[in-house]
Amino acid sequence: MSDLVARPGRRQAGAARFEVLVPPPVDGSTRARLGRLSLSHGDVETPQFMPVGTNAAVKALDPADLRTIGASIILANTYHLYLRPGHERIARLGGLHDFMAWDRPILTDSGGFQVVSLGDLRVVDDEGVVFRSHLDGSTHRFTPEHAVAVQEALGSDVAVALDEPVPPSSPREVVAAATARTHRWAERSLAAHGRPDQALFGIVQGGLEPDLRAASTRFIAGLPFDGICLGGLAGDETAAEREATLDVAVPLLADDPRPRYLMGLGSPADLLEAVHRGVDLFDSVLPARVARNGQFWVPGGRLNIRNQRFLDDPAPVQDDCPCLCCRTFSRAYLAHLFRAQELLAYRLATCHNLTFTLDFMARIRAALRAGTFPASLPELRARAAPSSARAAGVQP
RNA sequence: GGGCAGGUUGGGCAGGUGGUGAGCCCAGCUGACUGUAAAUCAGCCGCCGACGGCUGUAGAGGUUCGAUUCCUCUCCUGCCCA
Repeated sequence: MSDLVARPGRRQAGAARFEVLVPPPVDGSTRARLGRLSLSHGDVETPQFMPVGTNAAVKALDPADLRTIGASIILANTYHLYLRPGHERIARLGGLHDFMAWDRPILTDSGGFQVVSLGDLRVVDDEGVVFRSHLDGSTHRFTPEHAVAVQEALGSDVAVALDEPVPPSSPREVVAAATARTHRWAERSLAAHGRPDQALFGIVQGGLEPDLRAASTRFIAGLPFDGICLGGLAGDETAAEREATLDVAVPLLADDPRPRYLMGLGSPADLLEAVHRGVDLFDSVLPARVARNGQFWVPGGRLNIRNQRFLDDPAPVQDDCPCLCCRTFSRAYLAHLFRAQELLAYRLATCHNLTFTLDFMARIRAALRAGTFPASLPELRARAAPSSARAAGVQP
């Protein structure tokens, strides 16, 4: 199995080690695999979901909550922490882990996503991105080298190369240009990176165009990154388009010893299909955000806790859920908390949806470990909260 | 018993002193949210065969070409005086 471990002589051996514990079956019925990613602050079992803590905090939760819900790795954001409180300040205070009192692995996103999410607050050229701060309007130039330097200062377990994502529906020439730029930035990121206890992941772009996606996958996989991110998805594409794109990219990585990380994917139904197509790592704001907006994920569906009918409902959100919320409180209480805008509502809801998501991933891993994965797809699909109608490609 | 002020679509209001009241906030309902400028946003929220119609300003009458507006009576609410 040594050929599945990061190649010796790689830029920084030891910062990340990925082992495939249960490879996909040879019959090709699924590309799903069980793995373990070893990082400076601990091991991550894959397939795995990473809760997002953009500002060095998973909104509404503290590190004890994160441990309780079973988070083994979380995300933080380079751009946001650079702006506030500043990466140098965090470095002076002992690094990101000490700063936020989280001693398990952290992956920092490069700020590439802000290239799209901040809309008209940025200008991109070959050198990098100029952001106009959403906080105070000041301008900041982000280059691949700068993004690496900020992440080295933060001290995350995994840094990510700066990229230029574009909406999946963008015209081909827009996708092609952004993908080419992402490739140049990938090489510059590798050249700039030197922190030996930190892994560096590169990002594949290529939109939904099969040839562009394939070429980008080959290009990024040809560079000595520690992991391969699939970017530019989880946007405005349909689930079918996303899955077709995975069917283009992942087979090209079949013999690659590194973890595959689909950036931004979050609904259980979407996660399951991506795992089936060979993805190891995920992150998304979705479970936490919809939780704060009053939507609770339960087996086979979802509850909008603000619906009037829950005001008199003494049952827990989900009978067999081990989370703080379901163990302790009724739907009626939660319906009240949301109406009263009590802060506890957001913590409980976030605990529940992240517990649901992480438990769902654990069920997938259990099936992989037991060798029952492709067979258990119907059962897992039934449990997954359904995607939105738009994401499923259903016409309104 | 007398006086004053009121009664607007589930609740709370705005407006309207003779010439088009379906406007706001709650509440409610439905969507959306996917590498977080999001504890947010959008739509609906009197009735109907619904790109358009109809009804509606406590109730009943009256004056008027026309009444939410003016007059009369009744009911209801609040305050003050007995």
